[in-house]
Amino acid sequence: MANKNIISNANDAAPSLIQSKRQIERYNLDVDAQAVLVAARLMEAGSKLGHASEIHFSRFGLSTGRYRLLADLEDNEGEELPSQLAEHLGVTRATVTGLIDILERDGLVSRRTSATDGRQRSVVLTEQGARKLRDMAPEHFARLEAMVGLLSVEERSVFLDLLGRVTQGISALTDEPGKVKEHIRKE
Amino acid sequence: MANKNIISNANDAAPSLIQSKRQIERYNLDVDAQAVLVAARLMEAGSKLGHASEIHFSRFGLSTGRYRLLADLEDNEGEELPSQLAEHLGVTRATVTGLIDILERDGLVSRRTSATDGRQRSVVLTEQGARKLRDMAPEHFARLEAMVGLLSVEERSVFLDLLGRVTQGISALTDEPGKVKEHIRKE
DNA sequence: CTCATATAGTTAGGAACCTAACTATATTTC
DNA sequence: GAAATATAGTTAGGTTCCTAACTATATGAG
Repeated sequence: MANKNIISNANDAAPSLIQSKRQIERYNLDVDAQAVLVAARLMEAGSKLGHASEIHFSRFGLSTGRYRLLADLEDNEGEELPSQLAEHLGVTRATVTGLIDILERDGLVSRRTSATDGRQRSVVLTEQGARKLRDMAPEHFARLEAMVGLLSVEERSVFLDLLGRVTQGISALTDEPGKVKEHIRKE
Repeated sequence: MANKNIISNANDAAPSLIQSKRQIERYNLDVDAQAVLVAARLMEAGSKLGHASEIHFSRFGLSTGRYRLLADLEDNEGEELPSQLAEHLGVTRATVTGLIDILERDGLVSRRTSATDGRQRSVVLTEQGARKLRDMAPEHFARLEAMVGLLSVEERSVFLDLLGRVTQGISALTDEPGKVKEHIRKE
């Protein structure tokens, strides 16, 4: 039954302004539909980017988290404590343990127990780990650059500014109930 | 002491331009550091938003995916096929099966076998499901609006435009090797 | 000095989403 | 009309990251 939707976009069902408007009007709420649309689009972009990122790094036998761990190690003279890594990457220590397990199994990092504090086990970037980063750098950064290639230099600045403010606003989703209004901008 | 992890992630290690620059210079690559920064920040924002979103919806006993499924049902007269839901939500049919399982267990949707096609089992929003959406709407949309409250109306338009183009560019991460350059903007 | 407490890392188990394979039904082809 | 093929939904098992509880070591109070 030739069911081929002409607009059968492979996977993007981007939320539309109409959609947001309908959802709001259904309950007679006093909310700006465009604001809701921004939230919906950003959420969609984030999940899409997260997925694409995993595909990207899997080309090199890594995941997003494991790459970020290696890169952070490289930024810190090749040695860090798991707790430092957790803070830098914005994940829990438990997650870091798992990332290290696999990276160590693959020979990209190694664990070393501290002489001064028996609880600490610092993580060291191996020669093989450094080589992995070196080998993937050209393609990795070229792809990142291509990703924002549709924006001019000035537009990138603007985007960074706006994205930064929206990122601040994310806490409105997690704040305790009374606090939500504080995010509204005085106009 | 007191180990207040609650706000510990507020200790944002947002990627900096300096960091991007160093990473690029380490390998003498001809890449725009600002572009890399945009990519890194967007990735961070996406993951942060995803996490905040789960916290937000868990207040109502839902997950992000289950809410989106209910909302999509509501947008479609309260009845849809799992395969349609999968396409609208941008997830696989397998994921939709899992979402429905829980929503059905909680009485928010029900499954109904099709009379015309024995393979199809359409999903119906129950009265309880509709009530859930109605009850959460005011707080839900207020929080979404607050999230972008630091942007003026004009800024939101600009942000939507720029975000749209970056979102298009995401495919640069997943395209086959030769195709990356196509994303570069003619300047 | 000893005991209570804090900290570093790990383990155990859960949630969300994925891919691949499977079951059941429909459609096409000869 | 029967066999081959396609499609809808489900199941099985994997990945990433989470929270909570646990082990081992360090520190501080009496």
